[in-house]
Amino acid sequence: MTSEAEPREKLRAAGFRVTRTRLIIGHRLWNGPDSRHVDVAALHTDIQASGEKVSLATIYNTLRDFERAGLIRRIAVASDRIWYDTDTGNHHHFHDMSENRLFDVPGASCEPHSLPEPPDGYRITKVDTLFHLEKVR
Amino acid sequence: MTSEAEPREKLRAAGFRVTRTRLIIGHRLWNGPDSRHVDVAALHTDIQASGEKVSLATIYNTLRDFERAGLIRRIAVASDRIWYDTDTGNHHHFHDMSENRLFDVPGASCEPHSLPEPPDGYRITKVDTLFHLEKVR
DNA sequence: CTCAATGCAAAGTATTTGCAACCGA
DNA sequence: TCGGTTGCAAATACTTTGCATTGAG
Repeated sequence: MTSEAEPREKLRAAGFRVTRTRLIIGHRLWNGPDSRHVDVAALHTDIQASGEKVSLATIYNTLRDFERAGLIRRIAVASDRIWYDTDTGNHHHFHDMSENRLFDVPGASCEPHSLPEPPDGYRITKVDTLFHLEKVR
Repeated sequence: MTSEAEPREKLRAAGFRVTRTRLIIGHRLWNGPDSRHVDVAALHTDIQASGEKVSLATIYNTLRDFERAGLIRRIAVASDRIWYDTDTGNHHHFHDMSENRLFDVPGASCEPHSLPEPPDGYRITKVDTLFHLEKVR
């Protein structure tokens, strides 16, 4: 479903130059499971663990750029970190705050919301639905 | 619908001592419109503007305490600030990121979500639904 | 009186910015 | 080569903590 070439194409299609750094990041975003949830620190750790090297600031900047280009999506979470999702469509999330983990509500059961009427002069660009989890017992 | 005495009672009911600081904050939270959305900085500015004085750190701490006690609720927003809502029930929000404004989706039309099945060992404690707004044109 | 509550400053994180060095097209 | 990119350090938030002082019960 994913291929080595995909990040390259995605970058080019979005008008980005294909650079070492963007490939390293794009690789981790798009060559894994279909939907991947990342925060900057974890991605940085990940990259370092694999022996590659990208500065933390650059990861912040690159993910911000990717988001602006619509390649990834920022998720609304009550957390001290920014979370991104590689799935840019509207879908629901579970959030386990105690472990700072975020994952999709499984099943294709994410029926599209019946959107409310936006205030005058505005339009709705995306919807975040977040279910907060707590460990039982 | 709201009265001067309400903050006092709310505090006591939640087991808090009734102090000057908590009254100042509680006053602003519960003596206004039914649902009020605040971020710490704005509340601080507000309090200062009225001639009263509560330190920023204390506002942070107090709101955190109030949230733990269930008096207010933290909202999931993709923002660089913490947002609280005086309405602790599950309801939907509009978020205008360009102005950092947050408000309720009007109408009682906030049909309860059909909750998904939580992962084993977890239960769902609350639901945040956020509609991102963008100015048209 | 006593211990919780507060103010303040300092510490801790998370995120962004400025700019020189670098590199893809 | 040229202008977009990156790394790094420093700057900026935002939020929490530590501790001496205050004040509610």
